[in-house]
This record gives sequence, C-alpha cells and structure tokens, in this order.
Amino acid sequence: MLLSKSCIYGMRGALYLASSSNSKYISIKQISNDLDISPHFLTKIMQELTKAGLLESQKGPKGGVRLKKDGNEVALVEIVAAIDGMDLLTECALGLPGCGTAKPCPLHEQWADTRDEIRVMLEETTLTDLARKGKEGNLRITADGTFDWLPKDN
Amino acid sequence: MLLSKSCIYGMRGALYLASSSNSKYISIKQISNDLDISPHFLTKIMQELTKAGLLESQKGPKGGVRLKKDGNEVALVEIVAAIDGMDLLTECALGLPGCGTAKPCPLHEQWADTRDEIRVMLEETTLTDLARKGKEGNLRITADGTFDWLPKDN
DNA sequence: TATATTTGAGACAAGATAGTCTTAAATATG
DNA sequence: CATATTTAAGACTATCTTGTCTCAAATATA
Repeated sequence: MLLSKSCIYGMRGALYLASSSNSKYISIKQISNDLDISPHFLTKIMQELTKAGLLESQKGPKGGVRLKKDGNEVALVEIVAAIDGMDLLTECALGLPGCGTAKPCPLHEQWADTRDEIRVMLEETTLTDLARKGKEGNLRITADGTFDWLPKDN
Repeated sequence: MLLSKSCIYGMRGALYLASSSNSKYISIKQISNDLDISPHFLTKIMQELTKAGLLESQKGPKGGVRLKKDGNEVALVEIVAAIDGMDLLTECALGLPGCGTAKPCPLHEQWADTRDEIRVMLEETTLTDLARKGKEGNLRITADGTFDWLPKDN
C-alpha cells in the first residue's frame, strides 16, 4: 500500500475543506458524515493535521476546522509528511538503512528514479488542483459517490 | 511503505538465488544466515514463492530451494504479485473502489501515471539485472553489508 | 450563568502484519 | 533401515495500524 488509510482520510478531509469556502470553520462531524468516514477516527486524523500546522481549529458551537493556508499553497506531500512521514520518499526499496548514491543497493538506481516521480507528483499537486478537477468533472471523493461539490457555506 | 517486509525479504532471497549458480538447491537456512533474516520467517516467505511457481524446492539433506526459471526471466513484479498482490498497481490512491478512467477520483490522472512508472520499473527489472549490477559494483544486500557476491556453488 | 456543541487527549478494542516455535513429511546418506 | 537434514503446515505471540469510546477543556448562545 502506498499510503496508510489515515493518510488517505486526511487527504480526503483536506480536499473537502479546500472545496468549501474557507471563511468559516466546518465541524469534523459534518465532514465525516459527508465523506462517510468514522467521526472519531477522522477527528484524530484532523488533529494530526492541526498539530502539523496545516489546519486551524476552534472548539465549541460554530467551531470546527479549516485550512490554515490557501488550498493552492498546500501540496499533497505536506499531508503525507504530516501523517505517514517522509519514509516513502526517502527509504530504500529493499529496506536497507543508509541506502543512497554513496552506498546503494542493487535496486537503488531504478527505485530512486521512480521515487522521484512519486515525490514530484505529490509536490506539484495541490488541494486546489484536486478541488478544481473534482468540481469541473463532478468527481466523487466517497466510495458511493454521494459527495457533491456544491459550496458548503452554511 | 511501498512494499511489505515479507515482499522485501522475498526479493532479497530471490536475488540471492539469482546471484548463485542455479544448478544446486540452496537451503533456506544458509540464505537466511547470509542475508541476516530470521530463518523461520524467511522459510514462510520462500514457501509462498514456491507455491506461486517462482521457486522449486526439495526436502531433506542437500535439499533447499532454487529458481524455477532463469533469473533474466523473472521480473520483480512477479515477486511483488506473489507476496503483496497487485493492489499497489491497480488500486486508487484515495482508496475508492472501482476508480478508473470511467469513474475517476480527482487524483486518478496523476496517480495512474505515477503508478505506471512503478509498474514499468518492476516489470522491466529482472533478478539477473540486479545480480549483475550487484556483482559489478559489489553492492550490499544486507543491512551491514556483509553479503558477498562470490559464487555459492558448494 | 447554564447548556449544548465541538475539539483535544488518551484509554481501549479489533484486525493486520511480522516474527517465533512445534510437529509432520520427505529424502540423502551411512 | 536408522538418522540427520530440510521443506511444509500451521499454531501461537508480538507489534503496528485501524477504529471506538470516554472524559476534559473551550466556547457560542440563550
């Protein structure tokens, strides 16, 4: 598996926020409801993103979470780094510690190239990119496709 | 993590076999010893590769395992498929079932391209490729670098 | 101020992966 | 044939990931 489930949920949650107007806080309960993710689990994941400085939160009624930066300034790699860490983009494919150009494993060259492709993709894709593409094509971000991209500015 | 630990061990075990003369069976005990992998665990993994038809085995003294095909006919993707399955190369990056060109998620396009890069790398790299590169550069396939590429034709 | 709402923190349970151990079956060799 | 060696099969434990639940802290609002 490329990304952990926590990381995938974090991405979908962040994408949800990026697709909404960012002027108001949105409760995690509503997000978990719309994305069909366990509320408690999503809460824990959104807390990680808040701790990492990607979101800001407010407690109490009318509270919730929202993006700290504009969505076009948030690359996917930041979410991956916050939840899964950078291991995927730094570690050896054969699991050998300290593998690199100086002390490579036999697979290092090929994997380093492939790994860079993944890294560039994650660095160059922003939440706004995905939100725009999703809105234009009315693409789903839930398993059953019930999510709709209408502005959630309640 | 891209590949499971079982898969990584399987790759290293298969690479070990490809770097040896394939005329004789080699005991998993020796392999696990040279590669510094738990013998019991490696046995289980090599059994999976045998069941998948990548290795053949023989019990008893002078028994062990060896590649069923020549190393240049075994692409890495076959080992990945046998141990981790093809999920990495078929599944949606956002975890949505049935994601594809017909019913994509917002990340589908970027991920499909990246996923193809991984697939091509695994399909085009053979055990012999890695063994040759390892022998030429005397590269390590153990954490501490104690593995040596001298023919193991005992 | 009292109440309802919402995040924060962390204990806890369930499930998957990683790793160990025991026993059985096959087989080479003396 | 007896024995030692080696894979095969599967039970078992440990650790990590995933998911649930409870309670505390903050806060908007009546």
